[in-house]
Amino acid sequence: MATGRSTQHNPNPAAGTRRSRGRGIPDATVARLPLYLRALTALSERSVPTVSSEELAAAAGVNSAKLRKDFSYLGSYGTRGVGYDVEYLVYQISRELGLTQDWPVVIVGIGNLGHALANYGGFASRGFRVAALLDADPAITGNVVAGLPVRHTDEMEEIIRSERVSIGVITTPPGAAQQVCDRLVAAGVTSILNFAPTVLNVPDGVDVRKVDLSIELQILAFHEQRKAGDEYRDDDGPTEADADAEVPSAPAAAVVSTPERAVAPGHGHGHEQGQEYEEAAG
Amino acid sequence: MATGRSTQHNPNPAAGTRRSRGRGIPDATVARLPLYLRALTALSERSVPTVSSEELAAAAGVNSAKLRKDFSYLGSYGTRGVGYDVEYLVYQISRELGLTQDWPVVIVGIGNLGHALANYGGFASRGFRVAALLDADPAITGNVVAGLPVRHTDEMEEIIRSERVSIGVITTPPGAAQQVCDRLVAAGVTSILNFAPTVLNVPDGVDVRKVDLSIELQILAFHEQRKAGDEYRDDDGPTEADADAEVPSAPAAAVVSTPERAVAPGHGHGHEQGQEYEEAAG
DNA sequence: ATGTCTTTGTGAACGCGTGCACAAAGATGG
DNA sequence: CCATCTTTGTGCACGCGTTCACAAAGACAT
Repeated sequence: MATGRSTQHNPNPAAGTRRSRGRGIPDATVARLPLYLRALTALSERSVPTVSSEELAAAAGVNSAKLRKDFSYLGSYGTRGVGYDVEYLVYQISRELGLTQDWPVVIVGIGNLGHALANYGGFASRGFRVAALLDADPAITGNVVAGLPVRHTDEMEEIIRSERVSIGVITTPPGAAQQVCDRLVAAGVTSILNFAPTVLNVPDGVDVRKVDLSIELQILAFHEQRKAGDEYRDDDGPTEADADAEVPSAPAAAVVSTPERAVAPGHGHGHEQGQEYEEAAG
Repeated sequence: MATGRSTQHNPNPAAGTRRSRGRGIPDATVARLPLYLRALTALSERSVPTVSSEELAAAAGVNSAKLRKDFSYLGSYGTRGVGYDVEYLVYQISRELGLTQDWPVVIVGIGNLGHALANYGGFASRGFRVAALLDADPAITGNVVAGLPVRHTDEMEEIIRSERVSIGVITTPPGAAQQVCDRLVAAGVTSILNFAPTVLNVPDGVDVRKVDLSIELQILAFHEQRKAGDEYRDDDGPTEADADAEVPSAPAAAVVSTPERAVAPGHGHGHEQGQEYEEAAG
């Protein structure tokens, strides 16, 4: 998933030393801990005292062996023959994720998405406190969103320092993202959640996670196309059967159903749809 | 990423056969294609004719060797000594992702997030057409959002069939997500983008990708905590013993219940804090 | 206590993804 | 045409993540 890897994604080693030494928890495991926590919280609310790896895995949508291995990185919190104590595990995972402390965050860019995030209950319920909403547009500043006044980005540095904000959320249009990012980092933010469809450059020691709504849809479209193509494919015919066996010879092998206009002819932008790719946001 | 995301994510094997046969493109590569496409589109708009793997990799935020390997799965579209033809590559990637065709989507749950997505420019600009906005709340249906009327979920099946919708986006509260999912699938949807913090159960052949905003923040919090704790240079300690590694930070007030039973046998230290987690959702 | 049953925790094998490093391919200049 | 330079395409090795399968550990009944 998300990514992310990201996907598990662009986790720069940060701080040099490999996280393998000591009590390093694999990134893939860390990414799943919130899933377990959510499932455990639901069990806790139903006053379920203990849960087996099999049950919890099903609730979290993962393999039970994977779940047990994940938990083994945290320590041995289970009881053989019984399972895991729900409340205890909730606490341990919360602590491991750092959710037992308060994390003030700022959201920059109060457009549609920023507005939605400000109202998102999933933040406040997990120790994340919205310290401020920021926007550069004077037409927006002053408005009250989710009970908070939208403040001007001029106040960014002051707010970050006084509130000791270390996490920033960027929901600005892509053109403004890098600049906002730079200011956040300069003011002391060391973790950024980026919703703008842009690659952010940050110094070492700063973590960036990105969420791109359109990328997820594009990945779905790929699989969807592949599914549809299993029935009948108007373009792209030759495949299967041969790919693994012999490829090396003809370079054209991969260019199977190349459209008439092979190489970027004088056709302006080569999209059938006539759709212009624009980085609109907000 | 996660996603990675993916997330890295939760790529359920789906459809039995491994995608490795034939012209299978690795999942990790598919997840990056949209990134390349975005960077290429930007170059295209600046009328840049060709680009080297090094340049494009920098623009996309990845390693150049990785980029070349990714492209090698699509075929040999580059020219040695020169680089890649921008327009041609834009077309090839678009085609591979299935973006050269029209993808009608429905968005179910027009709360804050659904509202934001309906207005999100990144969808329409890539071949995704919002066929309908749906909500179960009579107070919301009828409203016009992003130029489209919000229709009642009673019309879901009809719309999906008549518009041939195969992709659905769920932005409902978690309690309604599974039910909505079931109806979507029954009506013919085979790809789902789920924003509700719930594990969706779907039959084989249906792809689900999830985006959980709070999970991303929790992952950031983990790394942030680790950064703060690095001052201690804590070296391995097989387990417990360091449970209350209090970080020198602001007094976090979020402290509630202390379930007594929580202490599992064999673990000497208790936990002094507990936090109530609720699945609130916009 | 002892035996049986359940479930954890983990060693080991495997597969995927990543990145290095280099040969091949083509451009370019003389 | 030959030499040189640039950049692609990829073989290979390595490390991470996943999964299997099973021994160890504890609960529970007798």
